[in-house]
Amino acid sequence: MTSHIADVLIPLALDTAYSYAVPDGLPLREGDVVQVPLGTREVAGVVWSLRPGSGANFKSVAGRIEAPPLSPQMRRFLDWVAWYTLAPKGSALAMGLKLADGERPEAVRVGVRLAGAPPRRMTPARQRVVALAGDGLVRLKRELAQEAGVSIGVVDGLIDEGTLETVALLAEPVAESPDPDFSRNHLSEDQRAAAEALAGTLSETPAPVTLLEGVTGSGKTEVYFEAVAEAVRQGRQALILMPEIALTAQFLDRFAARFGVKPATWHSGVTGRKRERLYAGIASGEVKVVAGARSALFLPYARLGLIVVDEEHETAYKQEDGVHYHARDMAVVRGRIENAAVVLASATPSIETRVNAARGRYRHVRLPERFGGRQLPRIRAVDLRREQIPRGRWLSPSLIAAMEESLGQGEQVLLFLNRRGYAPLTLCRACAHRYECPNCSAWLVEHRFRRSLVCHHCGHVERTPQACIACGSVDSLVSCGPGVERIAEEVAELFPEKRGIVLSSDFPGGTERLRRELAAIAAGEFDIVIGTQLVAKGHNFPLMTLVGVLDADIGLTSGDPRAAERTFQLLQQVTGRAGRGEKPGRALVQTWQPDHPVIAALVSGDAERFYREETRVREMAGLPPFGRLASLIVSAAEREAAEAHARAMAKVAEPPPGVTVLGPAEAPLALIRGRYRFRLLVKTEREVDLQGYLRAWMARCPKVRGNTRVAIDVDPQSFL
DNA sequence: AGCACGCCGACT
DNA sequence: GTCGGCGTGCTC
Repeated sequence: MTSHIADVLIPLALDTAYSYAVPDGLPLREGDVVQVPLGTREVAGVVWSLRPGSGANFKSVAGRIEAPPLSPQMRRFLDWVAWYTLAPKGSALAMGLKLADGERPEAVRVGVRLAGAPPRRMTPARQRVVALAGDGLVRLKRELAQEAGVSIGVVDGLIDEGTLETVALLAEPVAESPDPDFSRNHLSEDQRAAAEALAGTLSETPAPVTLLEGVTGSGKTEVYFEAVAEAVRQGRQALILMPEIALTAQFLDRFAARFGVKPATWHSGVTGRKRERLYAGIASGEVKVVAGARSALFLPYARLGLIVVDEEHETAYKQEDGVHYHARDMAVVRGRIENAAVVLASATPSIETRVNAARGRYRHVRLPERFGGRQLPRIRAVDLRREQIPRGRWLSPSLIAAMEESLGQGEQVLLFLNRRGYAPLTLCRACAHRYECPNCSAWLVEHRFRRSLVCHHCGHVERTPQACIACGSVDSLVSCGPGVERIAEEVAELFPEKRGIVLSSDFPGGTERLRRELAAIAAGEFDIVIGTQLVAKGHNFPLMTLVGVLDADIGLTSGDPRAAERTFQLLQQVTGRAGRGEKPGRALVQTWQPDHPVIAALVSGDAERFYREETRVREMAGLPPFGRLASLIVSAAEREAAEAHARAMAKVAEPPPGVTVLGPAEAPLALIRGRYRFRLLVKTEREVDLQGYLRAWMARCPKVRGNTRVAIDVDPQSFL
């Protein structure tokens, strides 16, 4: 006999909680983690709600799992995320529920120390152990044996004799507590005012969202550290979200310099026991500060007081598989639900965040100057129409002259070209055959080091042929256009005695080696760095005084409505790499269109004007942030199936007033994880219930068949 | 996500 | 005959 029914949400792609009978004698509360039968197996789930009832026709809850229960706020947040992203509720739960995979108890750590009289029979091995333990300190059993050069058996023997005694050691803390007053940084007047404004928001109800806008080198990090310190002082937790790549040793060291210890970090690389303990520590409130990638937003914080979203404009915050979400936007909502202050930090805020600040939804705190009176780099456009550059060369005389000057003074130069590989296009001289990807119809990019042609869209790789695959001519292939590898070749010819390095995401040797090389660059072991957008993010190069942008026009011509914004942000960050040390830096920006608004804003340093103009252009086009752009992502193993399905969906739906179906995107299909994928664009006015409409649409669409899947991606926008 | 069920091709 | 491949659908 039972008196209650539990609606249990299971972390699978299910949209409804399933009802189970609660056995008498099993005390359950909403939010508890339970084990329930599902089909033939048992799975873990969370009690989403409890209600009275006999539940005679339901299966019964098998039992409670010893895991931190999910707070009402956490459940509200997950419900909201599922609603907003149009994902099944169970999928949202899956992001927030991390259960121990092994049931095995944590290995007990046993310490030993000297306790009593020497053993009756002394041996050389025993003698060494006793001598070591003579200092009275507690050691791990295994360590003591190792240090003494004996086997564990010898130590065990001494324990049996009573010479040594065992001591239960407390589990190592997952993370040490940061000390908010460990070392106050010296802040400038501006910085102190900004820091006080941010820290003050923690005491407001409801806690507001603040845009912290500061040029590169203005000390944003130090400023938001003060808000973190305030959270810790109040006994609350702070979460610092960052793009995965930015979770560097450099950042952790800066944190440690301010707080005495490194913060707990959470990202996809944190696994196993460590992950479990962190999860538990965060749920208990023991872990005070977490620095993490976007997934850290879904942890069950006990007392969240502050969320910092560092580099809030970063596209890495957008998750594009499974549940589609933008961590920055979800952070704003989580903050509101937990009454935690939110700080969005960036040197180049996204348009939507700017608009929210301009409309008063977010506060706006500015750090207009570099810290320590350092100058912003002088930026100059190099008009490529007026420069004499030989065929097959890409560095203008102006840039070369500037490089000579800087290198001559022992300084570093960064050359930026956002194009991996050797050449973006390969042609046959004899028959004009263009090497294209068999899946995506994108050009294949030559990678000369790897001797292969690579599709940057889907990852397709083929060996660079000796003879043309179309006409058979030998040695007839020509490489058109530059990639970073090709620039490296040119640089080696121009500056043979200088040490150059190419940095791009296909850097050989993985993250570890990349990290080492970045440190080597900072230490001055290279003179010329040639890099893709990888170099724009998060690394300080104190000896870098000159930045050359080789082709500022890349990205301006794409059909993406955010192209201008993205290019502006990228170029502003890259040029900002110049002159972070003592000496002011300068940047030369090679372009074919020096009058383009993006280039003009960059050179004049008038970001405000650019954003105003860009906002106006978007308003006229009816694009976000003034409406919403959603896309249905249709994917299937076969290209035709995906395409046909998207077309069918576009026809079936009859949009309500305020909604425009822009139709299947003309953009080339992308092949991701063996599935063809493309978008069906929907535009709406702000007032329209986009979620309701899209759900209804999906329900009316032809039954999704034949391994076709549909996901929905709501673009970041103003939704508060 | 599993896991069963079912419907087709090649084997002890 | 039946073993097993995968495609489809259900799980309170």
